[in-house]
Amino acid sequence: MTDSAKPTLLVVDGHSLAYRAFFALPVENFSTKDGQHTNGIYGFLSMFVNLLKAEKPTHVAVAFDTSRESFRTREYAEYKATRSETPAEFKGQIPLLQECLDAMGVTVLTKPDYEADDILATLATRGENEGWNVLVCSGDRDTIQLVTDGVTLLYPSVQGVSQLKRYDPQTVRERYGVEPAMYPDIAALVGETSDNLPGVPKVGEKTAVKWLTQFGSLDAVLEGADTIKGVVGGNLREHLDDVRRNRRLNRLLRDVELPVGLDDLKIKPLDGQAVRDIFARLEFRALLPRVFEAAGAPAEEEPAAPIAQAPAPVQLDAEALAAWVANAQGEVGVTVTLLGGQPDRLGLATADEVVEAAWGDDVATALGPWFASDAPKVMSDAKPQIKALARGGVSLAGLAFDALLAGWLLRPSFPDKTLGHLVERLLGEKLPEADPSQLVPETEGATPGQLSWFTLRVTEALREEMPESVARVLTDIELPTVATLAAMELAGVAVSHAKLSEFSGELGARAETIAQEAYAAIGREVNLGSPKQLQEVLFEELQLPKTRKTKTGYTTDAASLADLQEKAHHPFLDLLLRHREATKLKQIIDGLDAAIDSTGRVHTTYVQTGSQTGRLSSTDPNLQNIPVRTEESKRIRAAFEVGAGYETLLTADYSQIEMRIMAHLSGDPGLVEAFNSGEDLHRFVGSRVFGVDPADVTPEMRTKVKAMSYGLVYGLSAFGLAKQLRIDQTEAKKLMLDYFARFGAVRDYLRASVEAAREVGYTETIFGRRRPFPDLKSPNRQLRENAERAALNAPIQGSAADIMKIALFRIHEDLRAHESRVLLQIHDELVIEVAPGEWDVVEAIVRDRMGSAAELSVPLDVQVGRGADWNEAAH
DNA sequence: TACATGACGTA
DNA sequence: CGTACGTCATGTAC
Repeated sequence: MTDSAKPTLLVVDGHSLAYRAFFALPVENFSTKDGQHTNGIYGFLSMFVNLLKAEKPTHVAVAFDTSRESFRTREYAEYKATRSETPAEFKGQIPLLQECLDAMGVTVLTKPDYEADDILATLATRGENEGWNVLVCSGDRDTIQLVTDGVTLLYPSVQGVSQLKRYDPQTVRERYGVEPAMYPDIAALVGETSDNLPGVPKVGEKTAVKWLTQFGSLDAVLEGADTIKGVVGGNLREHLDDVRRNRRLNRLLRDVELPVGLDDLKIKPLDGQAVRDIFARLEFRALLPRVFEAAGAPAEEEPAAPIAQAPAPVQLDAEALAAWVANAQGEVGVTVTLLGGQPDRLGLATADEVVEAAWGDDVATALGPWFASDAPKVMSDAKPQIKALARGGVSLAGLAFDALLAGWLLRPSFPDKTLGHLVERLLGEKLPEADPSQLVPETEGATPGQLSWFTLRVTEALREEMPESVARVLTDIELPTVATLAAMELAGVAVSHAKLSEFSGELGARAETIAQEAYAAIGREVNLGSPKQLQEVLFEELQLPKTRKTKTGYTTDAASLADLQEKAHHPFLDLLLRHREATKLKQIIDGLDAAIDSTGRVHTTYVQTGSQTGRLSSTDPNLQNIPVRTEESKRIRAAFEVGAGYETLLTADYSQIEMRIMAHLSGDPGLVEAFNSGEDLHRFVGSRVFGVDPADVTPEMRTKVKAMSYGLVYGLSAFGLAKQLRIDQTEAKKLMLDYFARFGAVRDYLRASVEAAREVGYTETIFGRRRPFPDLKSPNRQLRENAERAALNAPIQGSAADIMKIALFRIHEDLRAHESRVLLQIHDELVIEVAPGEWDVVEAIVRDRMGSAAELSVPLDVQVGRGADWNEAAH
């Protein structure tokens, strides 16, 4: 029985238990989507959480080995030498596990030159001396020597780490027939294969125990070796030194100097946000509530995330509301709830007051001036609310903060998509939710005013952790972009249903014809849209050579099919490719057509938090991936038309903005000169790389340097370059060398920028937008190299996104005085609907604003086109 | 019904 | 073994 008044100390050998979990759990079930293995971490934490729950320790430490080397290997080089190399997939998990434990408030200990078990022995001894209950959890049998009346060993069973066997002195006696303290004597005689410590041949546990009981101690056995008869006696006499060595090595040190005292091991409250962060990175979901539950003290206490409490809202009429905002000091939290795209209710809050009202014409009239004023407003996910207000006839200015945007800027990789997520992550509370299953819910959801109040609280927390540079990106770039995007979405773009449906009909017929021919070519019908069925046809029935592997078989993607076509001609391949092309186009067209509203326009939604680099994304429908490359696709773009009442479409795009940013960031003299010379970029680069006159750069040369230049921005390898250009790798390598011989500063910049990111943990755009890259330090090569390429690209793509956003909202603001309006943003291109008579002024605004959005060491070149539809307007 | 996968469109 | 996205159809798991 444990004495509950006494502190309970739990000490764990993190390394050995995680290692067991690593082998016990199938790695394929425990990997994140970008390839980080997590089976050891998961298994360990799962066991650890169960331990915390069952044993309720007051003090905890988890010890880790620092390396293979220790004082033991120095004394006996062969110690543990037969152990196979620790798999790299496991090594990488240890720092992450330590991070988890740290977030959970658990002390993590390591000590160079010692093994984790020595730390365990030291702590267990100290705890025992204090009269505490001590639990030692280790997968190393040597820790049996620590067992006493006050020290219990928890040892994983063969099945894995989830079952722990308890060893107290009585169990040890029953199992081994000696006192726990004598166990190392047995081990010394018998030897330990896993530690590469040979013992006395032919001596097993039975014999060892017999001798030890007979002589009373190991020393006595060794001294009396001469009296032992038989072969084993002879063996013992020949291996006395081995036994002595074994005993020296398996004695755990109980007086290792540690930087902590027992009191420091007291379980600290877990850091909810840190735990959520690291668990999100590891993609642990089910484990999260278990950790929170185990971290809370005894069973029936409050849940880990308490339901958040906000002041009761005061209902005001329009007049009182206007008076309230007139008196409000400082920033006001604003929430507009929506019903069918229209404002439904309005809730406002300051730090200590919450007011609200149903939306109506009276409220719109009374508060319109305040909404349109610079009075600072704090919101969360302002864009849909701004759109609803606009539909209700109210325009909003003075947006001082958007919590969702801020949360994204701080952690662009996190899936925080609602205020509720932020409240949970930052405040550790749960927003009250209405019980959706009941008509009259028992539990009330947060009211609009309360949501505003939470927005203020979350805002405070976000500002706290927001570096100055990120705050500037929010204020100077993201916030002004919000209203711009709202206006663009409301405007939509005119799309011709007639053009689309005609084309769709043609493509449908074409796809059907091709399908029939394809069936004829292989003698049966298959679903041409099913990679699975295609694999059967291609690789089993037709016996074509295998392509690149995928998770579920072999790829049937276009590039591979083209390769196949070269190697083994088969009419089916070409038909399949053409079928794919036709159905893909038809899909896009039909999707687009379905999105046309009653006024003939399509309204996309821009997701401002939709990328990790700072770009926008576009959904429902995605208007940022409308086909452009082929002749056929021009017909789709031609369906995007200038709307009624407008004169023409204007398209404006940045030419080679990413390469220009590279030139600016790297300061490469050659590249800077290329852009300042006015010469075609790829021609200029080609002439330098191949040492010919710009006029003599052949199309092949141009293609090569163009691929190289673009590849640079993505972290392209010689392998990838070779594949893309269909040249061999030696030639690709040479191309890279020749390129860098002329534009070496580019390579230097890219390398330095990744190294800097590795140091500080994040990349930064020209304007200070950050993107964290924890994996740059990962020992997992795949993970690390992926992170390196992404880190190389992030400042470039991100800076381009920053520049475009700045140009975009400035153009939008300038156009307020005109009828013309921005409709679409496609990363480096804008589509603008120009009102009659406004072309000249709009073109001037666009050229100026895009050209001056950033001061780089190279000019920002803007191409402008004009036409009645998007295809015509392209240049 | 929800989720993963492969394929493919854009910058 | 090239970055960043979203959508579709299919197939599987629930």
